[in-house]
Order: sequence, then structure tokens, then C-alpha cells
Amino acid sequence: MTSTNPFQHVRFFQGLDGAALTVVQQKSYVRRVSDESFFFQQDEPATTFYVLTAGQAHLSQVTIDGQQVILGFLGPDQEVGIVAAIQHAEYPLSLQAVTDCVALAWDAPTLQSLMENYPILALRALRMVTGRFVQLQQQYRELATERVERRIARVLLRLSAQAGQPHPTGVRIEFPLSRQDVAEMTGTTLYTVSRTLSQWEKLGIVTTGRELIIIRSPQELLAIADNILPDKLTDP
Amino acid sequence: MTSTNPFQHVRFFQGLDGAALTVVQQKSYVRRVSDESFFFQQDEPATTFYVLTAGQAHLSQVTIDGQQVILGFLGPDQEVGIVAAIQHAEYPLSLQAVTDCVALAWDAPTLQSLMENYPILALRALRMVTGRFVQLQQQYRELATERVERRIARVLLRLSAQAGQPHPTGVRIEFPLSRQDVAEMTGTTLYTVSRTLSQWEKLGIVTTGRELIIIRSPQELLAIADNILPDKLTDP
DNA sequence: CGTTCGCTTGAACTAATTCAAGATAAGTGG
DNA sequence: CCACTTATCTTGAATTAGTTCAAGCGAACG
Repeated sequence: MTSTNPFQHVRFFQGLDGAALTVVQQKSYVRRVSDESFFFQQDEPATTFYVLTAGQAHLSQVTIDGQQVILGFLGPDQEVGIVAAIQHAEYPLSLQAVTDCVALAWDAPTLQSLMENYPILALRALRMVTGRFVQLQQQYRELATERVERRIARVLLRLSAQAGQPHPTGVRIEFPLSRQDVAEMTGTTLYTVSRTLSQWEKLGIVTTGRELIIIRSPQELLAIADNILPDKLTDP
Repeated sequence: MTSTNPFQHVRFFQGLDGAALTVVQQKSYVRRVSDESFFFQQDEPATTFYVLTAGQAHLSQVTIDGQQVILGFLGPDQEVGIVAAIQHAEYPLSLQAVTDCVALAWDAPTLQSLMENYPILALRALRMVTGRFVQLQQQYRELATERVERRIARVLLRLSAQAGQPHPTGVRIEFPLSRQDVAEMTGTTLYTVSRTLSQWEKLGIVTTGRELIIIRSPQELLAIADNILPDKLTDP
């Protein structure tokens, strides 16, 4: 068919010409991962590089004593597993589907030889990882300096930007998201998240349900994230 | 002279042959930065890539309200500023010398053309950034899940591994390190750091002074970091 | 030699955690 | 379709880890 090549949307392949795109595509295979299942788990040998084409998945780490931390969510056209391509190593985290997912996959040796044949791919990957790195540094700073409420506000804003769908009463986060999930993203407990969301619901900022969050007033959430206190919160 | 090329020690240049190393070296220049001064500051345009050859410096971010976070320390043979080479961007953080420093420097366009001429450099950089990324993810998880005491223990162990010098009574961290600095690395306050170090000093784990920390018992510090409680701490 | 800077320590305070108990909603199988 | 089971969520009460404020000490510095 003559429609645009879907690979053009993927940051990782931007800058490749048509012929190269075809080669890259031929070397790929499709992997389907159903809701709740893992693409890979922490400490497994890193064998595969993925570009997600449909669904949502989350990146998480577990501590020795079983505590989980969610480092972020991945949506369509996002890629993961570059570590597989550049060194014999283990995945430093797990990738778990939170809805049914479809992904394009490349084995480590395949990607490695693609990078050798198309040096621009290494530069692309470098730009990609650097961007994520800068983002993680910012998240780190937020975790180190900000109160729980602000961190929760930031996470909801980030998720709504990344996976938000218009909804009659606001923007709905388009995958099941529990209080526990939000806690693991913000370094707090599910109790504190529940209390915070209850309070926001009373103020009309969000609507919540079981594994569901709809943002009614992004402005107020932004004000909380940026620590701008509205009158109704400062008054006793 | 016939001694080994100093560039061979730098991770970034490993894999380059002698001729390439010479070219890379010729394109570099030396920059000296005295104690307390900045290599660059957050939000400045990223123009330069550095490899530190002598001294110690720290990477830090400041929040809008002036709070500082230290993301890590850099010692000899470590490199920084890859963001300069790959995109027109601002430095996402500041690099400040904590002792007198000497560094090799490359301007962004220079490094960019070097990467085009020697594609292996992009792969090197990718490996480097990925490594740091994995490390930062780990630090993030620690910050999200661990108590202050453990985080402080980890930081001291990390710093002693990176910049520790043998000392009659233990391992000494070889640059001025204030309580405030440790607080900014662990996301806590200088008061809590002071209290923690005082306690450890009573237990004989460390010796401290003004901007000085000597680790006397790395094992006990490791036990704290790994949450293995010795009897004397569990007894009432 | 006074002033600055880094450090210590007590005391009061508070943000957030932990524990406990119950409510609500979603599967599951008879 | 309804009872049974399971998982998510809410909320109060008690607790605590860590912060904040305040005051004072001692070493370094100009």
C-alpha cells in the first residue's frame, strides 16, 4: 500500500531513508503481550528491543524486600530495551503490560548489526536515552525535594498528557490505575494517595473510581504541582 | 614520550585506534576550573563536552525556590556534557568544582563531527549514558523506598569507592564534603545528617570533622545500607 | 580578634506512615 | 441470578521518622 510508513512515527527511526526503513522493518517481528503479563522481568538477560505499537505498559523495579517502584508508563510509539543492544547485561527493570499490548521486537544481535550498518541509529538511540535521562533527573529532584501532594499532582498531569482521553467531565487516564500504582510512582503509600484523591474529589478537581482517575480541572492540579495555593485552600 | 596515551584510560575513547586518538586529542583543549567555580550552570546553552583529568566536581540541580539537589560527584577520567553534542539544548544541571580541576574540553560542533567520522564514538557514548541511566534508576528507587539512614550509608560508601584514599584510621573521602552536601545527595536535611553521623561516630563507624568524613568500618556501613541490624542496634 | 561558617543538640512540631476496620465493587461458581 | 469470595478503596486513630526552629559551640579566615 502507499500509506506512510508507520515507522516514521517512531522517534528511533527518524532520519532513516525509505530503503533502510524497509530493512529495519524486515528484521523485526511482532510480539503480543496480554494484560498483566510481562515483556521481560528485572535481572533477566536483556535479549530484545521493543517498540510498542498498541497498549500501555509500565516500567518497574522491585527492592530485595519486595517493595515495588514504578518508574514510568510507556505508550504507543515508545521504545524500550536499548540496554539489550549495547552490552551483555540484564534488564535493570521489568516491563509489564497494563492493557493488551502489541510491540515490534528486534533481537539484540539484529539491532546491533543494524546499528553498525546505519550509524545514525546509534545517534538516535543516544538522543533518546539522553532525553529520558534528563527527564529522570528531574523526577529524582522532585522526589528529593517535594511534598507528596505535589508529586501526586505531577504524576497525574504526566499520565494525562501521555495517556489521556477526552471524557464528558474531563480527561480520563486510559488504563487501569490503582491507588497503589500511584503510590509506587510517587514514593508514598496507597493510604496517602487515597486521602489526597478524596480531598481533591471534594474540591471537584478529579473524579475517581476503582482503578480510574478522571481529571476535571487540570489548572487546579497544575497550581498544586507548582505550589500556587488558591484561596480556598489557604483559608481556614 | 613513549608512555601510554592517557586517553586510553577514558571509557569514552576506548575502542579508538592510535591514529584516531591522536586526532581526538588534537581537537581538544584544556580547561582549568578552580575550587568552587562552575564548569557550566543549569539552563545555559550546552556548548562543551568535558573529560575531567584532575580534581573533583559535583553535578547539581536547583529547584525554583532555591533548594539544591546533588545528583553525583565526578572524578578523574569521568566525562560529562554529552547532551551538548547531540542536540541544541541547555545543560539540565550545573557542574561545580569542589577542588581545583583540570579537564579536557571539546566544543559541541567538534564532538559532533568526531562522532560522524568515528561512529564508534556514538556507541561509546550510548553505552556510557545507558550505564549512568541504570545507576540513576537505582538511586531513584532507593530514594523512593529507603529510610534516610540507609541512604546516607549508601552515599558514603559510593563516595568512598569513588574518591576514597587510605588513611591511618580508615578511608578518607578526598574532597571537602559538608553535612549540607550529604543532605542534598540524600534528600534530607543537614540536621538529620549531623545527628546520624554523630551517632555513627559514637559507634566507631566513622570519624568526622569540618567538611571531612573518614570511614572506619565499611562493613558496618554496608550492614546499615543492606538493613542488616547488628545486636548492639537491636538491643534496647 | 572579631566575624563568619560549619556543626551539634534539644525541643516542638508535622507530614506521612502504619494499623485496623469496614465499605464498595468486581469477579466466580453453584 | 444470587451468594460467596476477592480485591480495591476509604477513613479514623495512633505512631513515628524526620523537619523545623532556636541557641550555642568551636574552628577557620580575613
